Amino acid sequence: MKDQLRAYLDGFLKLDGEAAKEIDSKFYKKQYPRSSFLAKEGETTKEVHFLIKGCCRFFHKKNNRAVTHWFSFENTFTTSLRSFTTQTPCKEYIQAIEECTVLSLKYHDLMRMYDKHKQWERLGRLIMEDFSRRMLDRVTALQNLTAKQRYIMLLKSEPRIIQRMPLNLVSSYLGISGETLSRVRSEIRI
Amino acid sequence: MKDQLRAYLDGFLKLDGEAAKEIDSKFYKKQYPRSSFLAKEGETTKEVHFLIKGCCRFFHKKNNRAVTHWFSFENTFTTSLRSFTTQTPCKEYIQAIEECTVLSLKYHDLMRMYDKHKQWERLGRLIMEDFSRRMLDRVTALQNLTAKQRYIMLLKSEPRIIQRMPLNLVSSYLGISGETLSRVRSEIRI
DNA sequence: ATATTTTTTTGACATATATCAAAAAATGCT
DNA sequence: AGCATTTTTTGATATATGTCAAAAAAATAT
Repeated sequence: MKDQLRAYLDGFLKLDGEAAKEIDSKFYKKQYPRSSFLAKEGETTKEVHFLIKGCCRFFHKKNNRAVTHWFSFENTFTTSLRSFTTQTPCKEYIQAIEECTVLSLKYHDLMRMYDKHKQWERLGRLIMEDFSRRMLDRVTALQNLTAKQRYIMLLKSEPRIIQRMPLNLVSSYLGISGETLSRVRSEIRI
Repeated sequence: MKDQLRAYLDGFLKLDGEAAKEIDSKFYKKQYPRSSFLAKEGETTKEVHFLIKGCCRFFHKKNNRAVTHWFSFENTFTTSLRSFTTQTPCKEYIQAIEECTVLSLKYHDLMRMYDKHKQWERLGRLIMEDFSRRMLDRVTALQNLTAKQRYIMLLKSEPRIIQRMPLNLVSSYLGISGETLSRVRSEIRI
């Protein structure tokens, strides 16, 4: 299980020596049942989770409706970025859509790892760079595509979302209504 | 001029010792006339610029039209993030809207600074974290707001954009047509 | 398996926004 | 300052998408 995390991190930077040992000593396994919450509005996020198995949706409340703004799947870090990095109360919810197995790391442990090991500091930077690049793509997609174009783009770039997430969450993520997405989808199937 | 950069970086982390000296030795002043390009599609971005004075628009071509997806102003780093961080050909254009004075830093110098100084590595991480948080906000704004709501939100969060950028660029950035933004604006002024 | 709940689909209609065109205003240039 | 160019505004119309409602299908729990 830790191997899965190691393989992911290796994609950014190969850790060695003491820095590599932190994986064994600081990450610990946790289980979240289906529909349970990894983060809730108002609570300050004290851990970052590496998703070993399962998937999550990120949403916030807007006029009493849930708006889905992100998904996470196996082999990604899952946390409320703002709450975790700034240690302030969370503005969003993270909910397990399938049962989740995660490797968790405490904020203070990560900060200590950043202090102790240059390699972790770099890993943090590289992962944030990667995240930023993907967010840029998402902004571009949301900005100037029609409902159908957004769906097709998502189908290509993130098929897992469409395969494993219910339609109403996908439509919210795309910023379109469930009815419209349903129609788009039937059009495309023909 | 370097003081302006120092003040900005201090907001993230106070550099000292050898790390602080890099500001003097590695950043150099450059001038971009109005309408000139800091980055062009196809070219690999070899520098990151800290904007001392002026402002820029980021855009990409889509069906032969320019779609504006970002703006930068004084006291921000300006570069094509993907091209610079991955050293691959740029997919976008960065254009000076007002004449720009920048402090530039070469990719290879930055990499050497990351290698030599833990402080710079951390600075890089913190700046990327900050960027990521702002991108998350932008995604949320694009996802579920009407034209008028987007404009009002931008007015609050980034008044400089509305004050210093022509309407047609702002509308493109908001993902709405120039005509619609013009109408929204006249509605709000009443 | 059956019942209950949730999600998806379909239809009718309302509305926001895009598009096209032309006039008006603003801006940049020499 | 005055001319040329670009940007913004305004109007008419088309279109995509949202909303509400109800039926159909699928998923979940007992």
